[in-house]
Amino acid sequence: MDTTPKRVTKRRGETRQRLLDAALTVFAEQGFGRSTVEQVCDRAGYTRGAFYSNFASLDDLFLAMWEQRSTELIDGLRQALDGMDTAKVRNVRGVVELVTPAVPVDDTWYRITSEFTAHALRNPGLRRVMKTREEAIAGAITPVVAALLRKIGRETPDQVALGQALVAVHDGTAAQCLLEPENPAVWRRRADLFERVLTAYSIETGGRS
Amino acid sequence: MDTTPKRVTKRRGETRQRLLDAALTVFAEQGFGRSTVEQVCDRAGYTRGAFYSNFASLDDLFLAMWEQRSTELIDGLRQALDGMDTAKVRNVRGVVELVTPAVPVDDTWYRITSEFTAHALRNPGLRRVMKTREEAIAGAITPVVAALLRKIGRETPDQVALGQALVAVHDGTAAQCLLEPENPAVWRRRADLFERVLTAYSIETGGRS
DNA sequence: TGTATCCGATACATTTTCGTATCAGATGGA
DNA sequence: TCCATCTGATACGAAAATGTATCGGATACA
Repeated sequence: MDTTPKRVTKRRGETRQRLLDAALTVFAEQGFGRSTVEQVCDRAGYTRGAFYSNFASLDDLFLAMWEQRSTELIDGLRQALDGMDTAKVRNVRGVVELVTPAVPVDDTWYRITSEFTAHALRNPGLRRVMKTREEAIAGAITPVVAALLRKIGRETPDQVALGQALVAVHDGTAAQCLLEPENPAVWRRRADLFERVLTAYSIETGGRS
Repeated sequence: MDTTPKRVTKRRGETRQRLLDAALTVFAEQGFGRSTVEQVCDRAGYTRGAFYSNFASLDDLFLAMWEQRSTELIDGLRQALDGMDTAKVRNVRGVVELVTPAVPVDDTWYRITSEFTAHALRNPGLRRVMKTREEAIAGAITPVVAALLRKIGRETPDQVALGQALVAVHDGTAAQCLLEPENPAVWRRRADLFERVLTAYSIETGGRS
């Protein structure tokens, strides 16, 4: 029941992490709702005893796993944006092509996020968690995008609005792309939409390139 | 196992429908994965015997329910679009304000669609179902929107692209609005994004109003 | 090295769920 | 009205999942 140990050992951390990793795989394959404690334990190479020593329930594990992955994802995002070569950007399309690869469209993660969203809509407590994470994502991307736009002579009057728009477009188009991954037209239209949104949310000021 | 009756009676249709209705409620409340045959039967006022006489499994029911609701939703959409008063539309914002109410943002339905999406990503056979439905939605809305835009002097060069964009924006912003339903700013930015997208995908031709 | 503490495997009791088989009653065509 | 057919409640067995209790072995710290 109580999963907080008095003395934290190295082993415990490893066990916990393996269970978190197994959860991602199992939930993606079976869906969270259809997954069981035992399936996660089997995949991780442990037994239920280890599980209940580390987590209170499947729900508990789901939340912990989702938060950890989200944090990692945002960290990776920041890193990718930091290490970008911004020299070659000359127009809005260039901004899209530079930034898009930093925000991967991942099948596994999308499945899990879909279910977590449904889960959060049912549990008011989780809504705040999702909202916070969305703000973190927008907060990481928007300043970088705005800076790039400025480099090509465009100002962004309302960064918050742009952030919300980018997240919405990303989520909405990701579903379309994953449902038809082999259709390049869908991916092209996605990039197109990003380009038009960036253009629509910024103003040509004719500043230096 | 075989759920096709030799003679179709009125009663059977009613039973089937009540089970379909109950499924919507139960799946929305508990999530599809955590729902059981018995919960659906209880809600519908039947026992498991009736269930297995009408459906092969929970999966079967989920698909049937989703397809029925989707069809109804699209029919309702067509009707709403047909019965619109298009006289007062003078600009792009007017188009948004006229069309938006026809596509409701529904909490219950969104939960179910999220889970169905995850389910479809796992089940290649269901992808086609989702894709077909998305095309039907885009196919219902896009011509109407394009006609409205023409009325205010704007042409739409690529209706397919606009359709995909509208669906993506709708889905993406719906999640944001449902996670923060009491925040009017989120809804306002949603309408804003629609307006900018419509503007970006159409060209001013200066035609008659 | 000693030992207090923690970790996690095993076993178990309980509860839930599933799908089928059965059968009394309802239904609707002749 | 009659009766072949369909409908759906009940009962049942098998399987799966949950959470707990126990206990040998591992680990951290003095």
